[in-house]
Amino acid sequence: MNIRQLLDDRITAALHTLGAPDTVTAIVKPSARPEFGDYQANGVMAAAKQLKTNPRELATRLLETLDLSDLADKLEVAGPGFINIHLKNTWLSEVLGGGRMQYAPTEDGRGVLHTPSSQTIVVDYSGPNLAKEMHVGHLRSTIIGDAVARVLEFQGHTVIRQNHVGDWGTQFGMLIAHMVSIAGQNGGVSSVEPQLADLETFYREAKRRFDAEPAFADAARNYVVKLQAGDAECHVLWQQFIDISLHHCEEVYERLGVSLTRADVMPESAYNADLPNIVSDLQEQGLLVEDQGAQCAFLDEFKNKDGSITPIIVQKTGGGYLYATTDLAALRYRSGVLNIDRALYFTDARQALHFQQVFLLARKAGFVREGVSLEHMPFGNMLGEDGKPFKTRTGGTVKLVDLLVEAEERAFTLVTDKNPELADAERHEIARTVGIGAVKYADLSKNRNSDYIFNWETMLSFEGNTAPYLQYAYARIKSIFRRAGVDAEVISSSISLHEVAERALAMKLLQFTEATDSVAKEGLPNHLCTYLYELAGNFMSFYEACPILKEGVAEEVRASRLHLANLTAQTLQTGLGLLGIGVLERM
RNA sequence: GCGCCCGUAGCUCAAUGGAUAGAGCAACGGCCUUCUAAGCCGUAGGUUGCAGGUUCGAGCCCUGCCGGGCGCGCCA
Repeated sequence: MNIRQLLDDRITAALHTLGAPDTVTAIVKPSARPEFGDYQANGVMAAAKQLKTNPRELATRLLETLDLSDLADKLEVAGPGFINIHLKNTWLSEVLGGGRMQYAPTEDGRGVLHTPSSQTIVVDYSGPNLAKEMHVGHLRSTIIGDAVARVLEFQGHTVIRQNHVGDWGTQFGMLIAHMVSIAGQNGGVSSVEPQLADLETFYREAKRRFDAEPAFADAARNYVVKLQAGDAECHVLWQQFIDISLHHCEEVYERLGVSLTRADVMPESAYNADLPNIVSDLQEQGLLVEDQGAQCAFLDEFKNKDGSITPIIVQKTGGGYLYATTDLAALRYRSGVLNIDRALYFTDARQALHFQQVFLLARKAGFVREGVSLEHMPFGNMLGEDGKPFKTRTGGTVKLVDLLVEAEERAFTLVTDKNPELADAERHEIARTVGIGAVKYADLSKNRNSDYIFNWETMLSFEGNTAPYLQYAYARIKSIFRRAGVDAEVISSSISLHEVAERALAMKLLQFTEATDSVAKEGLPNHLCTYLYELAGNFMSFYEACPILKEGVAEEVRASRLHLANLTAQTLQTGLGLLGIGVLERM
């Protein structure tokens, strides 16, 4: 259940019985201030405008029509025509305590909704270039896309992860040439493998030789041609390189706690065979013209003020294909074969124009069924503390694995400082969960559209809106249950809400699916982060104000508060799980 | 030149066309013989870049400026 949706549906229906047009809705939102109740309906003013009537009068009439007595104990007209809704404590307790929560926690912490939705949705994310090792530039796509994929799955959608890795292109000729050269020197292909352990260095060395040695450059170009012509020997080398590079990626995913597997990999090269068909199909439909030797689509929608049109090039002079061609093939595959309702692309904002072009061209060409929603979910850059792109001190790219190692090391230092009595192994375990969680949460908690400044101190400070704060709230609850000697799984007592802090916590608990709905719709995981931070904050206040195990607490009150605490732990675990972040029994 | 994104407290960031723009950090002041003080409670901090407009109502929508970032025919 989504309370906001429930109220919106019922009040909207009431507005319509009063003659409001179909376009008018109740516009129910959580109240801006406590004195305005739990929720407020803002739609009456707009409805009154349409009906050419007085808003306060319409609001009053609405309250006469509307019966929310099962869940609200007070409805009032306020200001120019707001309706403030005060929900009943008894109803809140009943829904929370009676096992009518909106979702059920699962063992892996991912949870599942009781009333699942059922779209088929492609989530395209991560997509590293396999020629090199993953670097910090891949972090945002990987973790934001993963969080959204998990949320959609939680809602009951069929999610098809697509890791559109870059495994094709001219740079592989260079890499193969370098492999062959090393194998020739040391005897055998197997001798290359150790050097591929550090892909970054391998790539740099190949590039250096490509630029410095004309013979090497010729060999590299020759290998590109052979590879694209389907030469078997060349293909084996390429496959070997790809396997090792993918293995590197999987190590990073594992370390990051990202749900991508080998089965989700749908590389660029998978569309190779279809690329000529894409071009010929576009040609048949008259969508292409040859311009300076290249096959281009000029769509009026991309006409500039000066009358020129930014073209979409689908085939280079000389016959080569580009990423627009591959993306068109991918769109056709996703629509036609995967039969999707929706596709979400998590790539950086610089590709906005590219996706606008490709989406529109795919629709015009009929590559995508009508009704399929294509959504580019852009994100900004990760910046260093100087506000410039995140780099090493010497100006190089930061390997993603190095960043994660540093996060764990920093977290280990903090944990050791705080809890030196814990065993070394447990401190390492905590450091992993806290360190990785901190990095992911720092990113996920920001609105993805803008650039953000990466800062170790802020994300690991354990204060404010950070992963450690949420993990700490969870650990505190687990500590209560250990101390109480109560099995959290068997709690089922009724909930009573007397204290302000109890009620605020209960209300927040009931709003979980409002947050996940928003993430699913907008692809903005920071909405879930904000929710969890507020939930943890409500719990911390409750924890201070409402003793649970202390002397003098009545048995029913204790049971009720334990129940609230347990629901909070479940919600934190599920919510963090949806963000791909773990929880700890102790920290 | 054209196009897209961003300008919110000293700093880092929120805010679905709704009422008095919110957090955290930093600053200042309280709270541990009592369930983990990695916490809680409070004070202070704003002409939402500027100027118009639409609207009953604008940080949000429209127009024009200013500032920053990024794109714009054969990389992805």
